[in-house]
Amino acid sequence: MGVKSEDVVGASCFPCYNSNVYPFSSVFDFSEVEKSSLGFMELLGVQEYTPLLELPQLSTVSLPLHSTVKVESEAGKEFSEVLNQQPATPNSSSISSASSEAVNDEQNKTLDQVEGEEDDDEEEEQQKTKKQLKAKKTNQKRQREPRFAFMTKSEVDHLEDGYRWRKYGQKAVKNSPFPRSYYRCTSVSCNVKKRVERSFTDPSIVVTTYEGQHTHPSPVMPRSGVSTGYANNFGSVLPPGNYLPQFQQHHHQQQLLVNTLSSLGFPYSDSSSPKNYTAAFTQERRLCNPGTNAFLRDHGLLQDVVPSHMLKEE
DNA sequence: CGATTTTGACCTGCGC
DNA sequence: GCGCAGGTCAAAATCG
Repeated sequence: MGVKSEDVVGASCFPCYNSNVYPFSSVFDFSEVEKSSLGFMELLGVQEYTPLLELPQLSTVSLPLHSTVKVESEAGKEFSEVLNQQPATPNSSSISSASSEAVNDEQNKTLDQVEGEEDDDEEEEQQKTKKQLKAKKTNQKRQREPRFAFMTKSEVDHLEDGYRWRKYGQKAVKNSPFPRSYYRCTSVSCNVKKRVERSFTDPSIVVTTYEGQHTHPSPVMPRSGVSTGYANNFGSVLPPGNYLPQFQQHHHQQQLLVNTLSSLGFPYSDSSSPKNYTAAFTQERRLCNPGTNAFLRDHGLLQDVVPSHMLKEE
């Protein structure tokens, strides 16, 4: 009930995302998502969307095809897992239930104090602190928050998404010449993280993975007249936890691929290759129904902005 | 001078 | 159990 309208809402609110998400329908049986597209957006952590979206130069990107079907199926599996967590009710945020687990992350800190055995020397003190760090992690059994990744065609690694991030690490990625950067939201008590890495199959593609939900509004949030209209769609209903990136790429053409991944068994980490994304990306593109493909071809930019099902209606 | 980035070390989880 | 890869920490360096 009311799902239908919200479907439209979701579509209109996320022109960019939807345009790229939508092709998943062919891969992931998106019918469920489509029925409650808002749910999907919630899955992404979208609570309130202020479209700073200024994507002046969106263009279709043809990526090299990789026939990594396995990846695709894995991604599909992961995706369906996420879907399964989703209640049918659009307003109930399944993601919040998942993220509530993440709150344990903070709470578990108390547990590590128990770990402290009597220590005297300074060295032991230091060791103790390290042990505490360790305990902090071991006790929580590494419960991961829902994550979602998307690809962005961009020249810059760190995309401006309206939030302030502090880089806390960087690691070389196996099978990739490009390092992966780890960012954390600078807001206190907001433990949203994101990882940014470049696809080594296509260096022009940046893979960004978000984890967690923001517990605060975007610090960089110019409320344009346009945005208020969109905000009405979400703002009143949803709690302040918006964290879908609000891309404000002014100088870089980009293309997004929203790829939802569950917190558990996230294939991304174990397969460890950005090519998975590229593969998934190309797959989902390829798997678009042929008729649409021809259409996309013609509509280049439009295709990225308008969900295909909307286009069909026209 | 405070905030952020860099970077090496350390820890954890997982596959073999 | 071991090794590897991912993820995180924190001191030092850098930036604004």
